[in-house]
Amino acid sequence: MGTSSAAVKLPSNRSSSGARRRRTRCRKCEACLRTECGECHFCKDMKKFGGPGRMKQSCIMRQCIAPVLPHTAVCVVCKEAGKEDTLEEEEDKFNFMLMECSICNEIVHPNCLKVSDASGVVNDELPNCWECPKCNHAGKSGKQKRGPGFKYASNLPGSLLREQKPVKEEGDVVSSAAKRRPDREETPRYRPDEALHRQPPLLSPCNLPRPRPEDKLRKKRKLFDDDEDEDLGVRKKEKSDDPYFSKLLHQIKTEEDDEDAYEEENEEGREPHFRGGVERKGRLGDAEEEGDDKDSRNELLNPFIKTPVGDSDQSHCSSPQAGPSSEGGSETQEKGQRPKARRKRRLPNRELSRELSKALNQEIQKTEDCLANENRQPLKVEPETENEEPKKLFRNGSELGDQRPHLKTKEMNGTPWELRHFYPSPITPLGFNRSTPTNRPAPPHSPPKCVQMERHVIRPPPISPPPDRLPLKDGKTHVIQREVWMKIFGYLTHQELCVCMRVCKTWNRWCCDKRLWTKIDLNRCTSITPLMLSGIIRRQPVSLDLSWTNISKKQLSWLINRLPGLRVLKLSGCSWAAVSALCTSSCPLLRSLDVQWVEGLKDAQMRDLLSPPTDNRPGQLDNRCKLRNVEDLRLAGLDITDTSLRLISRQMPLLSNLDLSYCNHINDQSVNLLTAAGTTTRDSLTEINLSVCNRVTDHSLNFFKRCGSICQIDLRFCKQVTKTACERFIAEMSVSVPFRLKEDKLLQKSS
DNA sequence: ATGAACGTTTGT
DNA sequence: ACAAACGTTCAT
Repeated sequence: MGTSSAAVKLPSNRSSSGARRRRTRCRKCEACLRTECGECHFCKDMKKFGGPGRMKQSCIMRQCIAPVLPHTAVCVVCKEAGKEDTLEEEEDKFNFMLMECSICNEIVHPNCLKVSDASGVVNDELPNCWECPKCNHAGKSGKQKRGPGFKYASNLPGSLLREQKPVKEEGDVVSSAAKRRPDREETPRYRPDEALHRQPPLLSPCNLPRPRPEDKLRKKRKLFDDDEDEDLGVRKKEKSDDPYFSKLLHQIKTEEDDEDAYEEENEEGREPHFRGGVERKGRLGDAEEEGDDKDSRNELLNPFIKTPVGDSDQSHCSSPQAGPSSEGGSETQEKGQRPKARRKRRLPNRELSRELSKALNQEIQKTEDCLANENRQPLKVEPETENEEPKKLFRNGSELGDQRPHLKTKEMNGTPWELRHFYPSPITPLGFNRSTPTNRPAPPHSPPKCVQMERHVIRPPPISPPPDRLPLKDGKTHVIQREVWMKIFGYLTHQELCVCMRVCKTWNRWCCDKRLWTKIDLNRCTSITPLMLSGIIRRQPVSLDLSWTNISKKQLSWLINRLPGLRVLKLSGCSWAAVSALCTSSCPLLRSLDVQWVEGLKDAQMRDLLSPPTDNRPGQLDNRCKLRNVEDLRLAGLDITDTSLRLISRQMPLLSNLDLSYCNHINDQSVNLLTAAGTTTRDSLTEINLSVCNRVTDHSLNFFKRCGSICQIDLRFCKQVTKTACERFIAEMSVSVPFRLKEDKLLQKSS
């Protein structure tokens, strides 16, 4: 191929924003190591799977997470390939590896550049990618283009990425501030009383909550839209010319090792703040953190580690990515923010208990040395700022005026700071917010716009197993083993875990252990950001609650395709548009699906959900229902009729628990269908919830007598069901199965 | 705006 | 030479 340089268009010319060098898979990431799923669109297109082979795309599950420059790439200056492999020192490695500029596309060895004091801005999200010193210095703006070779691009069904709208931005910026507000979806859509959801009936059966009408108005946010950003007027990237800053940037180096790279991705500032059990107060998370957090954090992680942590964080988390951050950095400086302000990360949960903080401190102290050691990497300033700005930006969307909008730039560069908004609003602890229908979380000011998404990389967990013990400075390791730590971590809330993840690399990895994140709850988290999504992927939960979020179809589809182990999925209150992602993605392992109160989900949609993939090609017929393994199905509040029930009874042989409460169209005939001879549901059903189904009458009880496994029948608040009938049912069943009335019209097997 | 198609590049 | 698949263009 070297020969092909001619064929490879853009040899000499490339510097002037010619075509980018195509990238190729790294072959090391988790995705690359996978085998083709055989089920996604692209697989089905492949000849080997019986398709026509026209699409020529790689399996969705195998899309490389960190595409690299092809081996044929050479330095535009010395014409040689990357030489990092021949070197030991990290610093050297960086200088001798090929770096592709995302702005001018030039590929060079940093070492081959003359500009001595120049600084490049490394994109840590994509290997061998930076904004070269020339461009950086020239103040060229970050690529509006997609990051080099970034595959999760527009034509990818599963992609999270959106093409950017280059021109628009600047204009938008200013003008939009005022005008945007209105159309922004600030008002949470109306939702039925929380009690309605999922929990068995409530208290006031009378008013059937029907969340519909205005829901329709609800506008789904685009994946990466963030109007607010535009509002902030920060669209335009401004380069930092601050010499001091540049200097710092110059020191950027790549991670010490791949692992770090991965880890850093992480959590600290950017990590999604998964809901833990702790109450969160601030409005827009960021806000409060600004002040308090910083303090609390200092208290927590403090004295000793302060520095180490800071450094470490930087090295980890923003590692080479100076880019975006850099801007921020300079900003801060200009603003007179002294170095002392190491960098405040947004604390996921400032409520960390004293105990925990103490423990942390102790532990940290012990490992301090080692940390300090490994953190001794060149200091990067960005991170600090990086974390700061966003807050401001967010916090006051509009007042932002005086807040140096340029900071914004940063995100544009791909620093996924939006992560910080994992807890966009004052969400109360899980258990609580459910029961407090009135105060729903304040609408997020607006989701961070992620113009930069293209560069958002979903990193797989590091390939090497996490260390078994904390490394100490003296080369020894800490006495406590990982598994012991894991037990301790097991007691922490997710928010607390996020804090721990910022302590050091090792903790970062430990705390990301799947076992600690089997259930991720984003219920009512109104703004689902790409980074949250990647955070989810990284943790591979078994159970995921996205209820009442405005997740989009694309996001959901993307998620599902990457959560092969997902068993429980809660989507109540989401739009059908989003839920329809289930039609095209397959999740054969799903055991529990909650689609209560999904707007627009009626018979026709149910059919789409349950029907086998439409594009079956000869050769790979999977005529089975995509949700064939669902055992627990929640359909409360849907306008479905017998048509759907017929499908369900045929397609879900394992269905055990069915929630049809608040389904106004459900009647005796529906129950008849479910329990008819020859259906599998007849024997598989153990619990059924028909509460507040006003068309169900006493007659239905007779049908339930044929169910061999039924244990609970909830008919509470069914106007046409009488207590007498229930008692009769109990009496008649007593011969074979003893039932009792647990509550009025709530029949339960007594065993 | 989204998804399909396809020319071309890349690795073997 | 061939299979894989990147990234642009076309079609809807």
